[in-house]
Amino acid sequence: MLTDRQRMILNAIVDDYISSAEPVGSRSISKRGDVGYSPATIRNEMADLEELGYLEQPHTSAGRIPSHKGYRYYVDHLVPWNSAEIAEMGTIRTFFAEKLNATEQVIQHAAMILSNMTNYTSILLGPEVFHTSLRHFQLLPLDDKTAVAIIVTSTGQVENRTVNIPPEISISEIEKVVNLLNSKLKNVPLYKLKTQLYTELGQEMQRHISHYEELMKMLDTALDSENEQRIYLSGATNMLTQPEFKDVDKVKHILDLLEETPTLLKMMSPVPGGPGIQVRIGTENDHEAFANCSLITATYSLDGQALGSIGILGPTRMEYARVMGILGILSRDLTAMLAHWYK
Amino acid sequence: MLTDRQRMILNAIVDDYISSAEPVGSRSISKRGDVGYSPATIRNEMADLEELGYLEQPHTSAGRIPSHKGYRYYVDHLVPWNSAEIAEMGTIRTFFAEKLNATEQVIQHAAMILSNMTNYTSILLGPEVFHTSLRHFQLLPLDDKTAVAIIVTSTGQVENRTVNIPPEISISEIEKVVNLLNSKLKNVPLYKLKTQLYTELGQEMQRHISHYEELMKMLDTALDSENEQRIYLSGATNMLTQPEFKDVDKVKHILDLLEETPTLLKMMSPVPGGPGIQVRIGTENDHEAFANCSLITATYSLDGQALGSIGILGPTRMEYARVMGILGILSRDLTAMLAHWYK
DNA sequence: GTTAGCACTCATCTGAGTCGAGTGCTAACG
DNA sequence: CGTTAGCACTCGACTCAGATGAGTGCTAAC
Repeated sequence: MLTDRQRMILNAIVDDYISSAEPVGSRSISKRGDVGYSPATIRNEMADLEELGYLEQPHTSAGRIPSHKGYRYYVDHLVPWNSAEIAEMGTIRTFFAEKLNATEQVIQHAAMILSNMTNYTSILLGPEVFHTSLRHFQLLPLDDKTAVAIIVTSTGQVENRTVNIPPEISISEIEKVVNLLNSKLKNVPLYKLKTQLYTELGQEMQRHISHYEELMKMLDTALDSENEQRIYLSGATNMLTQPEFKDVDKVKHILDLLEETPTLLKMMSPVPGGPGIQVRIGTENDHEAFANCSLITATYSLDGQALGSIGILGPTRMEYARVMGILGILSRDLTAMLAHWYK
Repeated sequence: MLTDRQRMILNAIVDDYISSAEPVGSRSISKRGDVGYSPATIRNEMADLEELGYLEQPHTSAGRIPSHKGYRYYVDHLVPWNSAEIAEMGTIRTFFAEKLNATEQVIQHAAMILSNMTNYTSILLGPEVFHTSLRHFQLLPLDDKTAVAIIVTSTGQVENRTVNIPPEISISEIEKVVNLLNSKLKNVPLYKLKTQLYTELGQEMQRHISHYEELMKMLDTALDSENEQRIYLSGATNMLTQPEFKDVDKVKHILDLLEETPTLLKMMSPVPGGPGIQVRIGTENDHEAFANCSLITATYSLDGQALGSIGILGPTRMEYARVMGILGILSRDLTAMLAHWYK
């Protein structure tokens, strides 16, 4: 669709604009060593590229900036893959050399590393509990009215929540039920837990246990795995350093969105079967506030099952090549590490 | 030290400036219904107040703004206490009416309520685990090399961490030790846990258990209660709406500090024996970035022991009366609620 | 002690003028 | 025919002078 020369010029413009944040003119492109054409020729091509929708002009007599379509083309066809990878390997690998033993810590730390390395905002989605299975369930009375329910998953994650004990039920009965649950529901995936509770155990419990109703109600809240995924943000303020967000009002909307966990969850939830690294440019994000932002995401997984995702949010004028390289490495390494832990 | 009239004028100026964010002139003070003096008189008094250090002039021929000393005087002597309390009671009480059963949820929710009500940034320090005692300890093997250590405190908080199992130690030995720990260390305050482990159990274990060294090392990391207090932030972006922070660079420094958990911990850690509500104005905060901010904090407690604190960060030009009122009520109610839960 | 009057200060706003980067178009060149 | 030089034109960004007005300090009168 595009000629070689057009591709070359588009590439040059995007590169220039990424590093300068200013509309780039024909002369500055022409002056680059690798471009053997005069400004006039570049201008002609630029006019064509604009007509095709790859470039935009803020106003007549300003240089050109890439349009969303231009960025898209750049990301899909022009990003120099290999070169970027190697440069950052060192930093990432030393990160994994530090011994961290809790998954949560790793994710949190990774978020920081990412935002520091890129100077953008990193958004990490903690491992999803949903698809892991039950390792151990426990109900620990605190006083005569409340108890802590503890769920340990096969990946070693611990969920806990406080529940009220119905006054009619005795401690010994609770113990009986908990033992029953542990023997019958062990290794059942969390998302099947509740249905299995009713189908497999319902009858048996109804026979042996008094106050079936109240007990079930309590277990229901106790096992409510809530599917709560943790979101880790880091470097949100890096947004403020980008010249395109020097206007406080615009950045306010962005940062406000970043405080809304549900929005982030939705944005970051892994697309099943999607490619390894996803790039959403400008309006491809659902939120108007992100019209001038790009979100690059990758997923990490265990046993081929996507567990969570890591992402970088920055201006549309973003160092795509570098960020995509870094995310690629980090997601692969995270996946490898998880596989090693929970083989 | 100040005459009644000076106090009245200082009060009027602070009030005006709080709501307008612009230097206030003599005429606008004079026009207020409750002030019966001409602009010229006000001017004379203002000149005196400036000389005393309570007011400042951004430049000649601008109105006056309160100095830090002025705010301090206002907070210490002029804040209209009672009036503020009643207005907000409704909202806060309905917050407590919602049934939330996990402490963490309550704190997080409270942070949101606070920032929404005040339009400032709220910083909450989660309940300190440090002074609570051990209710239950458990070591749950995940595979042959790793286990999850779970600590349940007397207040129902659950801490967990992953540990490596030394290869020399058998499962049955671990069970023995855990049982021993539960019987001997129950109700021991967390901060005494490690010392008691060595003094009370050291000998006994050394006798019964092989591989004492490795085992102790594992328990040491397992019981490392780490004293990790959770910080909850909400409404950080409200800073951006304040006219004094329309400059991106200034606000960047502030938001950067807000991302540093250790800094926040230090700022928010309760002053033992301090008064119920603390106000730190401008440079009274240790960090230069907060020179134009005020931090108002209150603590909540259990059994007279300060557990955590709640705070509001805003510009020095802050609605002190309202915020102090709200914090006062909320901290009292949190304290009451905790007392009710863990009587 | 209080107030009116007045000269003075100084940040902010406005509009005109200048500058320069960059364009589009036309014509000439190889 | 593709490429390039030349030139008029556009338009945001910057600068500077003048106008505006809110607010002060001081003095003198009430």
